[in-house]
Amino acid sequence: MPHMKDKIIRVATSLFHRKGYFATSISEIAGLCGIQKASIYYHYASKEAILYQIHSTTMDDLTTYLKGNLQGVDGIEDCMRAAVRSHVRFHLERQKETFIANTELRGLTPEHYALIVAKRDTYEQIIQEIIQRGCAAGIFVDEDVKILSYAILTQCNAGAIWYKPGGRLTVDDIAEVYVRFALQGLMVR
Amino acid sequence: MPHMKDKIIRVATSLFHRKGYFATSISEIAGLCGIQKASIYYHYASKEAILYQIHSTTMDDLTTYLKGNLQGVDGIEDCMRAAVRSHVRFHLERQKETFIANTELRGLTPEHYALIVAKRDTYEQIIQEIIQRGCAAGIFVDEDVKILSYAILTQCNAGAIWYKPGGRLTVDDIAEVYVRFALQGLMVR
DNA sequence: CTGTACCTACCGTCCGGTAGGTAGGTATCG
DNA sequence: CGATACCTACCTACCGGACGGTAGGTACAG
Repeated sequence: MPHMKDKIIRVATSLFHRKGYFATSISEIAGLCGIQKASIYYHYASKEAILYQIHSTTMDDLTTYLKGNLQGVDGIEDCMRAAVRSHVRFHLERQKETFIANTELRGLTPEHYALIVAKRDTYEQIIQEIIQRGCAAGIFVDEDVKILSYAILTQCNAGAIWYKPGGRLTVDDIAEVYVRFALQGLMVR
Repeated sequence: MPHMKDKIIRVATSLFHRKGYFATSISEIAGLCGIQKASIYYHYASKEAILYQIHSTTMDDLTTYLKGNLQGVDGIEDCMRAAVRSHVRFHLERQKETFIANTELRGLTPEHYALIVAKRDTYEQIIQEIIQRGCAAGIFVDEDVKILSYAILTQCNAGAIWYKPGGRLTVDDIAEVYVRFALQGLMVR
């Protein structure tokens, strides 16, 4: 809610995305916020606290978004479609945050790292449970569930790397390509 | 060939993989090599030169490996299988280097960056040409070739993140899972 | 008169990189 | 053969600068 606290996150997100966490300095963030370096420490206890905040809210939002998109969806196949669609859309719409969430884990303290990994596990378990049910029901291929889930999630993450807003394809176009490709790979013939 | 020059690369690869390029210091590399910081500069002109060397040889080896694995393979489907298998195996066997190659582009100078991106494009074009031929022949699904290629390559890269040598599955096991999954997603029914 | 949101000025540390030196091996040449 | 020159592979000592972070102060709002 406070204006500057949000602005710091937005600016830091942009810089961490473009240059990386360790290559970004506090004074650089402050400069783009129009304040002095020391003023950052009024809002956040440390540089790592900013990174953790980005990780934490991104993972929470990602999981909330998935749960919302699965609400009221019936059938294993449709659940899987909804899950992939949700995953891709979120990654394209929140490109910078998800990129940071995927690449800047090493900047976290061990305690924060553990918390974020726990959040990620929660998310992955929702996906893996759907795949598991599909495999058990015999409609999905009989492969290692973890490998399948990582393969699907990661291929969608790729979108967040090359996607340029306002390009040739819309978010929905891309999401549907990934939904078709993932489901085609998953369903038994 | 010289002993220490190689050792620096090996140590740097390990550190860049574990901590990231910017979070790794020259003195840390030197310490693990058993020499003084200044001696690093006898072998390499700068920290970035070490990173570039890792990127460069990794990309060259990756492309050479792919070309070797495609040698004498006939048929679009078999080419694609061989390509995916090659890609996965290389990424699992050279886990650290490929991880760096995928995540530490930002540490390169603009000139070196351009050279590495060019190498990567060359590699991707080989894969994309196979997919293109498959699509044209009507045996692969009619989707955007670039998206398909990125999806397949990226999902395989994922292996390099979670794979632990000596674990439950061998490199070949994993490679075959990815080959089946990718081909299943690619082939029309 | 208290809390908020900032400021200036500064701290110690570590960084990438450089200067200059040296031990020991090897090649060149009278 | 010995003397000289040079090269390789390292060393110690240092530099300027940037970093994350802190101390202490201030303008202003309620």
